[in-house]
Amino acid sequence: MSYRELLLSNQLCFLVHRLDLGIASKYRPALAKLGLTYGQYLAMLALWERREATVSELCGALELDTGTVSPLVKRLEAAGLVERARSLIDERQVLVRLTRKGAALEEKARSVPGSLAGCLVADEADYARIRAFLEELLERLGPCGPGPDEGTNRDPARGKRPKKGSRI
Amino acid sequence: MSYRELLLSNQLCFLVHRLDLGIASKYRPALAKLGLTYGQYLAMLALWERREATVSELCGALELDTGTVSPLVKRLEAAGLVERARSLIDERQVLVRLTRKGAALEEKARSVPGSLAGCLVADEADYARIRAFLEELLERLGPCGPGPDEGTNRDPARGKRPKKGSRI
DNA sequence: TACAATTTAGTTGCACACAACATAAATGTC
DNA sequence: GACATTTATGTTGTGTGCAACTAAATTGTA
Repeated sequence: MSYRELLLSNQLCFLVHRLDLGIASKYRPALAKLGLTYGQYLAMLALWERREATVSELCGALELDTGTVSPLVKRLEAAGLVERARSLIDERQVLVRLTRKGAALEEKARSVPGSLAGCLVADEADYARIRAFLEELLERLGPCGPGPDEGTNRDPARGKRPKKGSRI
Repeated sequence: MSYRELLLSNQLCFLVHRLDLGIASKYRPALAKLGLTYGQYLAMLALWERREATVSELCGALELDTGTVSPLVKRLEAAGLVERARSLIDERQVLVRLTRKGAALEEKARSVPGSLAGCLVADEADYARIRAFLEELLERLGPCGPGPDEGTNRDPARGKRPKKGSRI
């Protein structure tokens, strides 16, 4: 039963964790040239596919919660890569749109995946094999998004949001 | 060349990232009962194998840098799970030792890996297959620890450490 | 023995990630 | 229409992780 023993090196979770951090670390130099962090890069990937998305669509695409995505989008906005604007249809929604600069960044980012693929993936068949493997593991893990958010509301005076019509 | 396209869902890095976060999220409820976070759990795994380690040994085992491990160990100390003491041989080193409470926690933690293995791993052969696969990916990625730390020293008055002989 | 270089550990600043909370807008129900 | 409920987004607090820096102790070297 080696896989139930408490040895760090036996833990698949630790291998995955190292892999995640290792990949991020490999990407970092290339992304730094684009002025992006790893998380911002993933968000931009989602946006380059869409040109526009609500915050919750981004949360869904990235499998992250609003507590992560909200400030992330704000930083992308501060970097001039996206604009935020309240939907006219539904004032609760905030539409995140690529700016010209954000859209233009896609071209410069095209070389990024290749740099990692070069050391991690031998060829297209190898890529397919690895991808299928990782997707199988994710499938087995099942739905595991951020926990529920019951919201009992106790401390009045937090999480304020501008009123209807006000600037974001 | 699908693996060089900029589609989020095509990125192996994103699959690994989701897997890492997903696993951490699966572990969280079980670890919360032990009063541990995911990172603290990994550190405790390393310590249960050793009973004692220097901070840099922990950094090596966890493949993290001192900026992560130092505060992590401090929180373990605050939780009463470890003690820190400067080595008498080499006063630069800080020895991290399990307290009785920290050592005792190992028993309660034995059921933790199984809870995840239950959904992720079918049997011992399956575990071996997944482990070999992940280790191959890590091998391909190559050494990728935290970047270098040249240390040019510009802003005097930071990162202070107690003098020789003083309490930690 | 002086003193430069290295090693060990720590801090600060920033970004990510989640739990737990908040408001505002939209929707459902009577 | 008044009301509770739900949905969408946001903030705060805490922990993780790295880059860049720091002090103190040790080691290397002239």
